[in-house]
Amino acid sequence: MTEFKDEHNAVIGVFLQRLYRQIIKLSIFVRIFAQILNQDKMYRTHTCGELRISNVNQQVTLSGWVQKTRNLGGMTFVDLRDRYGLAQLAFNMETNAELCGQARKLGREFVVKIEGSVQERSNKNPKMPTGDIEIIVDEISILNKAETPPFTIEDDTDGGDELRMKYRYLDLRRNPVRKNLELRHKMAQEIRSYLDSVKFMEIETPVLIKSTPEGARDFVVPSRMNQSQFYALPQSPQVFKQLLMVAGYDRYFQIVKCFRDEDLRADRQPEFTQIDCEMAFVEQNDILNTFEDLAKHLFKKIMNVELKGDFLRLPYDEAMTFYGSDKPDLRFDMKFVDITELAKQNDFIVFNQAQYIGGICAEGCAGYSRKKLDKLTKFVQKPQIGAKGLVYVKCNEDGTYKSSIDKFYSQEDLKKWAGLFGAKPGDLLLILAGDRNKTLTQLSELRLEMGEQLGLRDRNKFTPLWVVDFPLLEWDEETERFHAMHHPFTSPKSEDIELMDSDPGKVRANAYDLVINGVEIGGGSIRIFDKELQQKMFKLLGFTPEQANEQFGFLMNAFKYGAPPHGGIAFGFDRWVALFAGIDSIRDVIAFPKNNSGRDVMIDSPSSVSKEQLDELLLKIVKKE
RNA sequence: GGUCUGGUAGUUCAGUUGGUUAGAAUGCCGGCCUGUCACGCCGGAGGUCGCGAGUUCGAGUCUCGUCCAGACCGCCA
Repeated sequence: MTEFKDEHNAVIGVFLQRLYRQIIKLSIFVRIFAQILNQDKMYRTHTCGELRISNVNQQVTLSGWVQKTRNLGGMTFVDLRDRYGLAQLAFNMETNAELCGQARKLGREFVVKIEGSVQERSNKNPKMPTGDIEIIVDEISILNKAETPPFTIEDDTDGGDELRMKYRYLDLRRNPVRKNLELRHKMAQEIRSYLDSVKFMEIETPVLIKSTPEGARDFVVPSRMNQSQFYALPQSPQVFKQLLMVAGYDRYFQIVKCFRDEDLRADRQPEFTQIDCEMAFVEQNDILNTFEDLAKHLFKKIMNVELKGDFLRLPYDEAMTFYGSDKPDLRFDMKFVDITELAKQNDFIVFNQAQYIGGICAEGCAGYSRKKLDKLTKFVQKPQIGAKGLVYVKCNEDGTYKSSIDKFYSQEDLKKWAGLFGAKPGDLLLILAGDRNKTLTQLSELRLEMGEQLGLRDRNKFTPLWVVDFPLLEWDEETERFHAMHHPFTSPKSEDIELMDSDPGKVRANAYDLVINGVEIGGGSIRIFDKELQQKMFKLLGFTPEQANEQFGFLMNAFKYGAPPHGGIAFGFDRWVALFAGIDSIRDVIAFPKNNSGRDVMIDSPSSVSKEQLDELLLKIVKKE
């Protein structure tokens, strides 16, 4: 019995001991947890942008950057900033001279923590969200001093682009830049949640891949473990997403960095972000409908713009004929009118010898002065555009016509032209002539310029369209062979397949672009999923079977094992964000962009590497002659 | 690879046919100021005129070269 009792007691003892240990452990956890909580409260109870009149009399702790101090002698005001907004701190010489003195010494961009109470302002500032209140400060601690920044951290900064890029971390503190990044974040979130809701899976694909000669120049990365061999950074995850289709992941997407080693532009960075998508068991219409819905969803959710009806689907041929561009800005009409037949029958040698004569009708511009017309002529004569000259026809209010080539054409002739344009009295016809393709491109520039001058390119108006039926191939004069216009995996239209042998240039592809306001936002195609057809395509592009096998053998192999019909699209995420932000340069929607020469001036890259690094890679730098 | 534009104070810019000590605004420093919020007022400091040649009695200004930045053409399947 005693034995049992002792045993019983021992069990209880052990139990108590264990319980005690557990309680100790728990209390340590609680203490740490409380500390974490307190730590959080230690620096701030609120953010600078959130306090309102309803917070009056609350004791608060705020941390942030000093935006500005205003020293009025007896009083001092300090604007404290974080990414949520500004709060005004108030200091009074009478109530606390020492504290007020401290506040006066705060420099711009000092990081400070303050404690104080929220009070209603006697002088409210309706321009600020927090303009009804201010903080009467009890205590300041300087968490970190700051050197005077090289430019002002304000919406309208005095800093130029170069300086802002060098100190991008300061530039990012500014509202306009922050707003762009917030927009970017919201769009990415919305895209993910929308695509997820329609069963798309985000799958990551590798960044160190294989170089291929097609398309843009690759960024190349030397491999140490595989001497004298190189990876390439992906220009897009193209082949991987097709392999994912073979693998049965029938709806894939990825918001992913892509790399192209080509010269930069305002809308082109060497590393940029795509919304890369691919679907299996679809034809062109399925893709267009799916992503038209995504586009509409984004417009609604992000911009609060309701896009009514289906997007226009404009064949490439028509886009070129009527707008001279595969990415026409359809916020305004101003279609090209071809007057070759009518205008050719004459002595005017420029028109006589032209392959194409056509123009646009600028409504209500008949009153343009000589000076303005000369300026337009200079515009089309710029080397980048390259027109020889510009012919105008003013459709006067009195029904007469005034043209730069009156000598050659009668009023009757000009009237006929105006008829073709559907011009009304008061309108101005602007006409270019020459080689068909070149003239169409030049007219396109002129059309955009006129749209700009007439204020028809409103940033708050959005006119999306699909450009469809792109040519499969493009003849390259330099290499004297066909190039894939989209990429080598794009399928030809089934009704055009027979042309692949007879007239490859005429073959149309199941390829499409999404164009909004003259910006190419995205593009894609239905892919070839038949091994034979793919090989035929490689042959057309001038690959020997060996080359094709070496570069894309893995894809051909995969196609042997049951590839489903598939297709996809990729959107330029940076461009889309810039479009929504109403700006032209994608640099402003990228946190750390590269400059015109592909340099990051903040971290100063690219840079040279050590001799050891080169040796390890068996690389040697040879100076260019 | 090419065309164009620009480089002057910490910053944004002005600077006349080549001519005395290179200016303004803003920022910075100091002083004054009790309701500012683009605070105001007074004062001060601050310059390798991108760099290198050349022309000239004399160059921020003219010429050539070069570097840097931006826009565009080529390039960007």
